Amino acid sequence: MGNVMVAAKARNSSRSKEKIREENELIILIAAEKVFAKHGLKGATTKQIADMAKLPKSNIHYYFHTKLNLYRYVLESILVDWMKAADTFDTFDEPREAIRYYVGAKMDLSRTRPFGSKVWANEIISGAPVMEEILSSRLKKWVDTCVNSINTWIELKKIVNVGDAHTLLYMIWATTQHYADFDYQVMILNNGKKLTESEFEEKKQQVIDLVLRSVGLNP
Amino acid sequence: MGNVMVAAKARNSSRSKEKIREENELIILIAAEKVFAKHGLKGATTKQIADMAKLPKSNIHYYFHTKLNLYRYVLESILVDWMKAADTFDTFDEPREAIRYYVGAKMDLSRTRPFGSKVWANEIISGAPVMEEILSSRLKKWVDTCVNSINTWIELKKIVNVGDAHTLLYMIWATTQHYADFDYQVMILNNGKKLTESEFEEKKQQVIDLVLRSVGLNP
DNA sequence: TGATAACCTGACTAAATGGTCAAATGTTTT
DNA sequence: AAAACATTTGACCATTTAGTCAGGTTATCA
Repeated sequence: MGNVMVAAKARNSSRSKEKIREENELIILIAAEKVFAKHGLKGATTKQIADMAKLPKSNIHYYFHTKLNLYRYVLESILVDWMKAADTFDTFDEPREAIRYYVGAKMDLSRTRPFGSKVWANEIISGAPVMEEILSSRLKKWVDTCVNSINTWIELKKIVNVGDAHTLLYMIWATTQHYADFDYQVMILNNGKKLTESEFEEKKQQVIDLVLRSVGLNP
Repeated sequence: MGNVMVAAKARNSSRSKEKIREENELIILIAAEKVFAKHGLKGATTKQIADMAKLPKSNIHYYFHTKLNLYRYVLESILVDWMKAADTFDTFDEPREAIRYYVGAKMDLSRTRPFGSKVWANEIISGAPVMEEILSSRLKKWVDTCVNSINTWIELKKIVNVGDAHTLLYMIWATTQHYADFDYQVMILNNGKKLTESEFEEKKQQVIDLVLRSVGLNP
């Protein structure tokens, strides 16, 4: 299905046809992300996605054929964003800056793309039946290099010995994603009001400070 | 439905009838917890629950009438366990002990009742349509007293000023529940092997230490 | 302009699903 | 023992759902 878009790069590109597909796929993808976030793969219906996208149901099937296929596209699309934030982790020498940047970036993603985080949460909670492959290849690889960075910092006494580096990583993931996945609970416990932009920035800083102190760094 | 069990406390209680109901309800509850954990309220089917419980589907409806009703029972049953761990938070004067105990208890629950944690995660991710009430009353109340404890510790300079006490609480919840909700991911990143009992104890201690340091306490 | 190919969608279908029910079986009480 | 009540379950039903398809519209390009 991806090669269709590539092939569409005709020369005398008269926009319309190409653009129609591009736009509709995006509209459907955005709608699907919301519905999958709320109901998971099994619970979501193509009708709900169609309604959310304000398109007839057949249109969804026309562009993505099956629900499972659409689901995969949604997950992949989110992963792209996640990886962008992740890839900078080992570009910093100092743990303080690396953590500050990475935690900050993950918090930002929780704010700007909460539905994506939820879709992945659902997928993993239900045993990653669809994305098993990706977890044990792409993610595993990234985590391994990340663990190496952390272990190096520990050896160089730049941070406290946290034992297993995974534990630290999980704390960062879990805490930052909590603000996306459990945003409804966060709202309720914030007296029923959504966090404002500036409140969120405040929490972001607090999370960064908590993480820094947890590895023995003074913020 | 609850009053049925109460009413069943006849005198010459000839066990069987009473026991049958007790046992079957438990069997169904356990099966339902697993299926709801994996697929959420909408995604789970009564057939799946019946198969998991090794009972005919009609039997599930006989005891719990509707799927939604069964779902509520499952959520409530989990909440009982959660609250037990939670209620001791303000019985400790020293933050070090309180945190050690609470984080430890939550980690234990993630190990012993991972499905329960997942069901709640699903419920909240999907906007808590069923348990809204409980969140904004029972949970809110507990959180408020908990926040007070933390704020007192801050005033007494027993811990570092973390800003908003909620942020600390979320970090504890998110990190401990990560080991239940994302157990599948944890397994994959542990080279495909489930954490052993002793490995888990190790992680538990690491999480406790991370949290303690994050509020400026030396473990 | 006309042929071709992509887009669009209402109407349809086969399968799955939550829930009902009546009849059968088992237990308790009088 | 037999009336009264609880449990069990296969058969059934109305509704929902993913996916199909035929026939229509619109864009592209020679």
